[in-house]
Amino acid sequence: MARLTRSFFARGAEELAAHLLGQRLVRILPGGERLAGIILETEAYLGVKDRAAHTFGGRRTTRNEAMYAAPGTAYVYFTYGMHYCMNIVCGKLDEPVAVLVRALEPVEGLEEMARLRGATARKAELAPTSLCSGPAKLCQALGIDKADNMIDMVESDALWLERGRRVPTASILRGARIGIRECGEWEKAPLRFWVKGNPHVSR
DNA sequence: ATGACGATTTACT
DNA sequence: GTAAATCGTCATA
Repeated sequence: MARLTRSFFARGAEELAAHLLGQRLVRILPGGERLAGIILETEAYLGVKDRAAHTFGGRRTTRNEAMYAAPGTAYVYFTYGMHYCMNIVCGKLDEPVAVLVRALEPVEGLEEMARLRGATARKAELAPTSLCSGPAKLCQALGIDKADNMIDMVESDALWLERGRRVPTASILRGARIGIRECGEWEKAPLRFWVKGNPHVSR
């Protein structure tokens, strides 16, 4: 394994969002089982200036505190009363920028992922392409919740990244972020990145 | 103390 | 396509 170190995360959100594609997200469950998926879709959140970001205007609250932590920190938040989403903090310490992980191609522990997904989404189709094709889906499939907020993915033995496949620049597409509303120009900014033609991408 | 709402997912018309 | 599910967080009072 070639685990990604602090320096990998210490850069701007747009750049990290692109470079995260193809990397392997590894999760060790409390019981010890190893799950993993290849990152295929991300979104960059540009912090203070980005109207769509939780830290727009320098907002700093209990919820978004992780975004001010060291690059490589996990920012996991709860939304819609039932879902968790995971971000990887980047930039510099105290610079509240991060990248939302939106989709994975599951590659290790698929059965366990299906079990974790099925626990609440009983009727959902649990085909591989439905396991991690969305920010809340992948958190559920990997058993990620508020207990994982603020984890340092550079040092943690429960959640980290390993160097994965190389994704050719020509296979990376970008477009407007999903689920952003009433954010003016930021609504259209092409800050969503995904691997062209991959069936595991959301929507 | 209260109310509005969300970086979503799923089911249903 | 539209709507429901469901509750912690945040802004306002």
